[in-house]
Amino acid sequence: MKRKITLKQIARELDVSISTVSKALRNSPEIGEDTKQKIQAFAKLYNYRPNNIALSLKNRKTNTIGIIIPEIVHHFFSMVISGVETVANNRGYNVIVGLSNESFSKEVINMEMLANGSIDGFILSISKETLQQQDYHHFNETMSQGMPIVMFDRVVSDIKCDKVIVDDLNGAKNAVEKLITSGCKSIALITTRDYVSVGKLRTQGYLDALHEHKLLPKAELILKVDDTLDYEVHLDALELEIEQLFKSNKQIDGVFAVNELYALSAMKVARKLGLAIPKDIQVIGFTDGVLSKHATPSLTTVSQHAQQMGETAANLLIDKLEKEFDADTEDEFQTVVIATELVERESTK
Amino acid sequence: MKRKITLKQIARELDVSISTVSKALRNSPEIGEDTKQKIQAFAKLYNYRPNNIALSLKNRKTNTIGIIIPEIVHHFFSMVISGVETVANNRGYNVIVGLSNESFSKEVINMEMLANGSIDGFILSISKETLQQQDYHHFNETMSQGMPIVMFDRVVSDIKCDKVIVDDLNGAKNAVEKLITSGCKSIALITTRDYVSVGKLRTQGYLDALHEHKLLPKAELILKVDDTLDYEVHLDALELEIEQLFKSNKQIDGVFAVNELYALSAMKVARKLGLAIPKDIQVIGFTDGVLSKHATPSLTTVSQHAQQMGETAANLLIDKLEKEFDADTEDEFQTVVIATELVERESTK
DNA sequence: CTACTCAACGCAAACGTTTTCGTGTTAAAA
DNA sequence: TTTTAACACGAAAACGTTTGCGTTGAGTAG
Repeated sequence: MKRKITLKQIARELDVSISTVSKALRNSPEIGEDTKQKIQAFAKLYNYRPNNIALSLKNRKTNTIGIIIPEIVHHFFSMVISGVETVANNRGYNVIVGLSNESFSKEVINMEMLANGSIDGFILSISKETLQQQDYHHFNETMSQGMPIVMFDRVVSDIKCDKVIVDDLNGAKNAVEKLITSGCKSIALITTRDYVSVGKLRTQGYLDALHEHKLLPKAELILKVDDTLDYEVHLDALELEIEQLFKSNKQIDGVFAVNELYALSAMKVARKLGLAIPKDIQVIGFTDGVLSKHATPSLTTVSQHAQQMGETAANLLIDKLEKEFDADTEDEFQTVVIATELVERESTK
Repeated sequence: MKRKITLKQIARELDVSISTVSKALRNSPEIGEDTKQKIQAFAKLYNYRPNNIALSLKNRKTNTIGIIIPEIVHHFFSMVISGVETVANNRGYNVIVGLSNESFSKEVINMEMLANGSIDGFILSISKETLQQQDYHHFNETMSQGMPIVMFDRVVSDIKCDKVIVDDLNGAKNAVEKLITSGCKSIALITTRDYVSVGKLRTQGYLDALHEHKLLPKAELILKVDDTLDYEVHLDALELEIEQLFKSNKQIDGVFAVNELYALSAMKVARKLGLAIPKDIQVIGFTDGVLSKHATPSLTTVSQHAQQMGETAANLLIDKLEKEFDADTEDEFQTVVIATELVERESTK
């Protein structure tokens, strides 16, 4: 088991200096043709590659970006990573991932672990717990040490940094308008509590659409689910709530849900109650994931273009990393809004 | 925007030597109590953290592991990453991910990008293209340079390294046996071409189960899907094939599919043909993902315990990394087999 | 008064690069 | 023949750590 070969070893072997080897391999005109040939041949033979760590130390640049997300077993977030990875790789960067598991402390630990020289910048989406506690000191500390941050999806206006968000409000509004123009008169909303900004915005979009079409919002049609429970395991509880909603509001002929799972549960309950989809009741969800596509009937959704979000975030970050060098025109942050798209499938007319 | 503070800066500021600072911060008895206090206080004030890159270079150890997978927008693989991440974090390691997108060249590029000092070891699952071409030189080269590799799920016996696999054969066998004991007489198999080892093993399990129960395997009941096409986009083609299968073999009363998507498609086609599930036809899939759980009817599947696979792989790798140090008892590789579990849901009796 | 022992600290090497600035040799110009 | 310039290469610093060992000074024993 031989270790990787270094400049020093090549130098010793060929009886030249380390600097000569380095220059020869970088094709410097300083080195004579024959020595160059000899060294390059030797290096190729032994498959020499410069040690990345040494380069990082010398250049004070790791060419690695860190991405911190609440969870990875999740269609949306894995799509974002995929986008980040693609762009990062194309531009010569590696991606190191950290999972916060929606926990504040894990988010902090993860960031500290990476902020000590391991990466050049962060891409992240804030954990639920952090959003609840509204404690953002770790973000500000990181940035004050010269490490740029790009936030996506779950952002917060208190923090000055680049952001990539989806147009939650208009996405929701369009979806509800689609329901209205498809003939729905009584549209229910299944959403989460308000501390996650995206939930709030989607609710607002729902209200806006109703308002513009002279429909009166009714509190009893809005189901606010407590999403601190993990509904992947407590599905029945969720379905029970929805069943209550449907039973006490028989006039409901449309449902807008702020995520896939809620929408699917709504369809399931509807079917159980003997309601045909989309004839009796139409359903639209947010987040265009694998569930929507393969459900029966397949679910009309608001697509967030997650992959594109990841790509945009990565480009934003790398642009900043590579520009920062010459210009010192800092503190100009942009917020990119990714348009949503209504993907129509079988759950709407 | 201040840079991160270094030992040198502290030393200059406090008018001591760099080594004194270093020792004081590591609480060396060599340093006098009062100087220690002073230095530690100063360091805490400025939030000093040792630069990871410098440590990596000095210790020739990055405390980072690389994981290379075919795709990340995939329930199974993201579960594995999740497991790897958890263990890695607990043991003080970071995780850097690379995506091969099922491409041989991207796999090679990714590995070369990371093998030059960025990481201490690999966890990976081989891409389809690599499996087809059977070109494994990059794995062997990497290992010959002293970088350990742990493979999971998609492995190949030609390569000597630690492996974590699921018990595909028995998983499939148990599933088919379940169908048999539930009354199925004519069981179809929907699988992939054989070059992916797991497909082959699952097919073998199917055959074994039939054999043990004195059922004759019939070639016309085995559908080998060409999975070089991306069936996420060519779903209709897949469904067409399945429909042909069902129509020309009306006696089929059970289906075993080697993944979720095939199973779901089978259910969809069955419903279209007016077959009730599980009354007329029972279905079992492999891979316990989100689709199986939320399908209607929900799908009985063979769970692979992906998270546990990731955890096992990470522990295996880190064990090797940390043992290698004292003992030089190398070339003893183990293969851990993760047992499968049949998760019974509504698609079987 | 000398010699010796500690305590407390600094020096320097090492990890693997890149790059600036010499320095020596040779050949061409004066 | 002397000056000069081009050429080919080496020495050393720097990135930020850790650590073995050397050095200093004071105090103590002889």
